[in-house]
Amino acid sequence: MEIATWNINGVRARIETLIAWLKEAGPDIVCLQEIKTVDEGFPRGEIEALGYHVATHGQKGFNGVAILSKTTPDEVTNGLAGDPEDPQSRFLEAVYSIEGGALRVCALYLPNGNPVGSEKYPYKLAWMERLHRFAESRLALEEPLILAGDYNVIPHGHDCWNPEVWKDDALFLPQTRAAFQALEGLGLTDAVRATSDATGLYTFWDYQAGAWPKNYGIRIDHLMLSPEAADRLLETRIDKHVRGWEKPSDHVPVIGRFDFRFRER
DNA sequence: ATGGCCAATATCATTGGA
Repeated sequence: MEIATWNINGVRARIETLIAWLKEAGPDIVCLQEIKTVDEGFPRGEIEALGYHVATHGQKGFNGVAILSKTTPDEVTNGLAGDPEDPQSRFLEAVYSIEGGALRVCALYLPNGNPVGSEKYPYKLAWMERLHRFAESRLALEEPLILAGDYNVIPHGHDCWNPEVWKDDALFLPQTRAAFQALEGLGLTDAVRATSDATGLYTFWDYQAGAWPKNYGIRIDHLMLSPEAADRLLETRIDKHVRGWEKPSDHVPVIGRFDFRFRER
């Protein structure tokens, strides 16, 4: 089974690109971020026509996440616990029946946090703390869990083309990386890093300043796995070629292949 | 960080993104 995360940067503007990739890759579950639409605006029909169930947690204009899956989830929960007043749609959780038990998949869009001097950076750190507590509670279930999303975190210097440029950025500040490492400390595994030590593994290239042709990328989209999911991880890949398509998102899909099978219903 | 970006809004400019 293949499970992917992709910041689509506007699902309505990107529907042709999304369909082309779904047809090419045929993933079983896809976590989307920055759908930039309310639930009613999601181009649901086109995706359902390809055989996917669509779960959305949208928002007008910005943010918004969705989970596409080749089977219907048993349970879907909107929003990240820890702050019922948070108006931003950045988290969606789905539970699936697989052979041998349950598979829990979360689509998350972690706040960017720039500019660092603004209220946005404390919001990012507080959100990471909420994610930490959520992960802790779910890890206690000792089930396969995949926290898939745009983390807006460059974990290490070799996850970008030039760490010097990013040193004061909310994506790379020591405090940001420490919060990410604390997630790993809980027992979550960074799937791409678990399967490759290579440098130059990027998932985002800015639209500006020729970042794509110059390969000035960063790795900020991650599949974080509970031990029960990491045990079943077979391989990962980053569909970098999608960044070169017509009307690309500035992010590309990150895919994990797992030894899971949906339970027949 | 930036060589000249991109999406959404009810827009002809601003905001947010990374």
